[in-house]
Amino acid sequence: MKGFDNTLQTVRPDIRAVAIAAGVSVSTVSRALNGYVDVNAETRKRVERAAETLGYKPSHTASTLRRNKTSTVTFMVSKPWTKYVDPYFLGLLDGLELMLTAAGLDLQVVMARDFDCEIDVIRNAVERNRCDALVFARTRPEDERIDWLEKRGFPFVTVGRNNRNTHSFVDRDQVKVGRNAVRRLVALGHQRIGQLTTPLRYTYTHLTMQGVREGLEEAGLLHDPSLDVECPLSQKTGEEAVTELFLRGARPTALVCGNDLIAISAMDGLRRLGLVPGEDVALIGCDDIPIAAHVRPTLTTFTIDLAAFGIRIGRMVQARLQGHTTPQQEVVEAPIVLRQSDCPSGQTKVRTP
Amino acid sequence: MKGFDNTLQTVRPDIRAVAIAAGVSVSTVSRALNGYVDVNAETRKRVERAAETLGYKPSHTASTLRRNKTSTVTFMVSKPWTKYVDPYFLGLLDGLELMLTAAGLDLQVVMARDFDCEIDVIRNAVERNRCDALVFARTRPEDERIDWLEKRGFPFVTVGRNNRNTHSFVDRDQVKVGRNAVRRLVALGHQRIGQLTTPLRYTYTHLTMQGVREGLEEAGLLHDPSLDVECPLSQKTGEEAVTELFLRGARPTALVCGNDLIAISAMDGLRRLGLVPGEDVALIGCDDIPIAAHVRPTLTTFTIDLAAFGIRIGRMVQARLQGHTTPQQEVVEAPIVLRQSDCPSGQTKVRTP
DNA sequence: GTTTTTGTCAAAATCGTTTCCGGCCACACT
DNA sequence: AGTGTGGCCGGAAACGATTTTGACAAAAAC
Repeated sequence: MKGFDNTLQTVRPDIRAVAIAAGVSVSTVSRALNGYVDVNAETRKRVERAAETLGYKPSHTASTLRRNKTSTVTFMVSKPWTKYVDPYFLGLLDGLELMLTAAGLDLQVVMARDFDCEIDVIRNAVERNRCDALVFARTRPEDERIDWLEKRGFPFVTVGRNNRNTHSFVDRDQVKVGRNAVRRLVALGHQRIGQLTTPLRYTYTHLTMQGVREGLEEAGLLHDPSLDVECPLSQKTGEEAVTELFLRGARPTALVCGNDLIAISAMDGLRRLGLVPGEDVALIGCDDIPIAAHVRPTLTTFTIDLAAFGIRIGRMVQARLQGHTTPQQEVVEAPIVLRQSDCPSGQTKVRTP
Repeated sequence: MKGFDNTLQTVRPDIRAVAIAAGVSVSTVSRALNGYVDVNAETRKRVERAAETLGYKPSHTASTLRRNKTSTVTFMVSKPWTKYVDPYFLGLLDGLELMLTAAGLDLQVVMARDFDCEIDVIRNAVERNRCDALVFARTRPEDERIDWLEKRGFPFVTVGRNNRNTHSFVDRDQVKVGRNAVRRLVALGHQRIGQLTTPLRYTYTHLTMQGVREGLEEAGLLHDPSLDVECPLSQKTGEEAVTELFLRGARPTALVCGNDLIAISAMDGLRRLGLVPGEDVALIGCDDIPIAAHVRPTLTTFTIDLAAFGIRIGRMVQARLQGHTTPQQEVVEAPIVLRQSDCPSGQTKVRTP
């Protein structure tokens, strides 16, 4: 009874098994199945039938080893942030996956536990040959991930820029987001416009702030830095920021928020201070996450077609993998979606908190 | 000039390179680095130093091929849904990743574009040897994924049950969720309690409904199916459901919602009908997504420690990979979080919509 | 002094593909 | 008849690791 195999697990058929079944050599099977030309149409059909009936699927591992190509693209998400801003990533992955699978590439998502291990995750993926290209977001002005990958000549595409921009990226026009937010608020009569910004380590934060400054300048207003607060990417982020802002005496009538969650939690903060968001203080968010239309007041924000965004990324990745070395760069505009949270100025009834 | 390599790409060091640098054979390097005992302490140190200075990382592909173990666990998410219910998945992945990396396993996430390709994604992962174990959620009473994997004897863990439950799974106690929701509402004086359920194809939907029925029975109330509506997993889901419900004349004073997004969008629907959510109609959600505390009225819902959930899954996966074949099954309780959206009955001022 | 054991390592086989190289055959062209 | 020329296919060498086998000393046992 020894050696008796009681598992139901059937052995995965070899390329050798196919070769025997089709009565040809292993190399012919490989050529036939991979669409090479120098194989007789008749033979190819025989091989295909044999592979079909045996249920043969080539071992991805073996072919990766031999070809030195994994046919997979890795998307790195940075976990602690995604919990709150995830719809952004997921919409993007939607488009990216569509594009890549159409091109015969696998999309694989890996997570970086925290800030410091981002580079480790990337190094691991590259050095251990786990993918042919990388995609990641949340870029910083000085981004060691970009530096490292550029130095190694490894294909990658980012969502967002750094301060050099010698690589392929897709990004929103954050400057315009900032400028248009201010324009809208100025048109509504606001003069004291503050910012609840995303973390300053990210490039897009700076671009948005630059846009805000430009908008203010354009309107002949002075940028008052005491109206700005940097918000971490946590859940109570806007609430705490707005509390700090008002308790220290700064009294903006409008707030440009770095993302929707900041804006939404800022609403809570305002209410705690006895102010009515969307009446006493105008708010504009950014990203148009699904929930933005469902909070009260509904959130005025900047939207973007994330799936299309993902598809752009996919195209860039493909270009990279096909050997195109000149970096492609696209900056797409994010239109504003007007809802309730922005409101005319002048209604502000300042009460003591 | 031909053959000149102008890339900066440095060649990845071989195990052979390490062997030469350390002055030993390839096999010794392998044994030394993999912690085998029959290698001299002195030699091992020399090998480790050589590997270190060369920056040697064993090729994951090659070792996978030889060992026939990938050391990766695949989590399959079903994309069209995740866009709206994603915080649930991401919290879970957080814990799972923590567990697996601690055990030296890679976590990889793949997406299924739609319903039909879920099984294909799984077959692909398994048949092409891309992972050692699978994890997925959104199980159904008759789940062909589970059937297929069980038949093949491939290790997997699910989030949620099917109708057989002969495999390893982790799940919330959905029956208790339903029952406790009703208990709470009954305690608040409600008699006409309706349900906005998640799609009926999922097991957890049925379990929740069973709990609701049990709760009603317990309170001596009759279950009125005309107060129930099945909601798809889209963004306007609850809004449409509640509109349908009230327009066809059903007038529940309280709604048990299958998830938070259903509840939140149902609030919009109620408002459109001239009703005040949390005053005219009580609402209870499920999942406690981050935004639940930020909508108005804040949402009473059932919470769960997703990271802990993920860790449980990780442990089960590990057990599976270590050859334990008896299925492990855990059902964890989800405590209710009381906020504003549930309210006493009897305030209902029915207006014509 | 011979045999056995033990510790340490090298050689070679192996995993499942792909791809290079060369061979065979049929056919056409001198 | 001899020489190319394609078309088609098989053999064998990779790819980079792991694991088995066995060799060779030194130490221990008889």
